[in-house]
Amino acid sequence: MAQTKNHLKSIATRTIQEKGVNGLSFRDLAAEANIKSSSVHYYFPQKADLIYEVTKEYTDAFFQALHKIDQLSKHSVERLDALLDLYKKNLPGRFCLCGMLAAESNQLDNKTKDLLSRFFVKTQKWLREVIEDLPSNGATPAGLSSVLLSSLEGALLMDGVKGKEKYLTEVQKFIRGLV
Amino acid sequence: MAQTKNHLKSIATRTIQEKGVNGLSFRDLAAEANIKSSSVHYYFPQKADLIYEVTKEYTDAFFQALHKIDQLSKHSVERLDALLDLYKKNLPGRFCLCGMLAAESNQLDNKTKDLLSRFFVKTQKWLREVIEDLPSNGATPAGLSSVLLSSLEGALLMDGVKGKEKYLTEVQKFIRGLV
DNA sequence: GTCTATATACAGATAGAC
DNA sequence: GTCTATCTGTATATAGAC
Repeated sequence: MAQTKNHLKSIATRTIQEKGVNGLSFRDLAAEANIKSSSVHYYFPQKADLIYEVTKEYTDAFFQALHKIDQLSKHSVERLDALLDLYKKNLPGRFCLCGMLAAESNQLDNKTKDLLSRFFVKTQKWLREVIEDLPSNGATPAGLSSVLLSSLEGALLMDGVKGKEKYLTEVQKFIRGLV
Repeated sequence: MAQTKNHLKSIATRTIQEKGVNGLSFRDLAAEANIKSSSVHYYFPQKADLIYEVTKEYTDAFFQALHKIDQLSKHSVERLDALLDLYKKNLPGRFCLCGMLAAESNQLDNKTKDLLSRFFVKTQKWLREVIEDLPSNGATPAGLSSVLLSSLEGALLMDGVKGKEKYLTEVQKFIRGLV
């Protein structure tokens, strides 16, 4: 049933965000879903298949969320704030799925790495377009959006150690200061 | 001998940077050092001991490098450029050890997590002091240094996927634009 | 210090019954 | 679809000889 498969993807997503790809085992995943690990293989023959599908779903959902922000908020300031909220949803204790996978990208197949690259490229493009609506502040929109995306991923990464929102809050303050 | 122990730490550091804590095994580590895994346990009884010592050495060396920058360069611009070079030394294919450990921090013991926190705090403080020497540019030195540290870690993380210096280069351009 | 040998646990994956 | 049973490989870790 699609229900079981979705449940497995949901658990896997959270586990990877918390413990990484190597921290996710078919056995634990199955136990949490109250089935056996061999049944997990029925839905995802190889672990790489699971990783790919989880990444696909996560990035698709993220892009949809960006689209929804565009519809709900017309002002750049609100849009940036909404993006910050998206990132903050991960805390405490979780990292952006794509950030985690990027850290472990040496162990991913090319298909999944392509999804990762696309995630970063598309998110940066979205940021650039939002920034283009702001009054000019020295840096180019292309450059500033790259820096902001980097700082969002890095802040979430570092905040994970203590479970606080310390760095993410500073990034948010900085973004608000751009206006 | 201290020589063997140092060799093991050196291999372990690079392996963690490339593949993470879970990608490092005593067996592979031993093979690369041409000894047996039981001999690795002679130097590091538990894997957590190895992780801790590797982290201690890495952070100490990093702080020493910052100190050396202070001695060699007196101008903020040069100092920031030298820090960028430190970060770039990791590429291609490697991530900042502390960034990688931060991603996997759920699986670390408290002693090692403390080293991580200290690494980020000290590096941010160094950045803040450098920025305080710059002409004011809107953001506070405390806030801007947090954002810059975040962006450095995030840029290195994302650049690892493709093995390019794309995001790190944008961060560098942004930093140079601060002056 | 380094080895062989081994204990124990867990990983991903498959075969075949129901 | 889900199960039991099992294969094969690898992980951390230890005991004890040399």
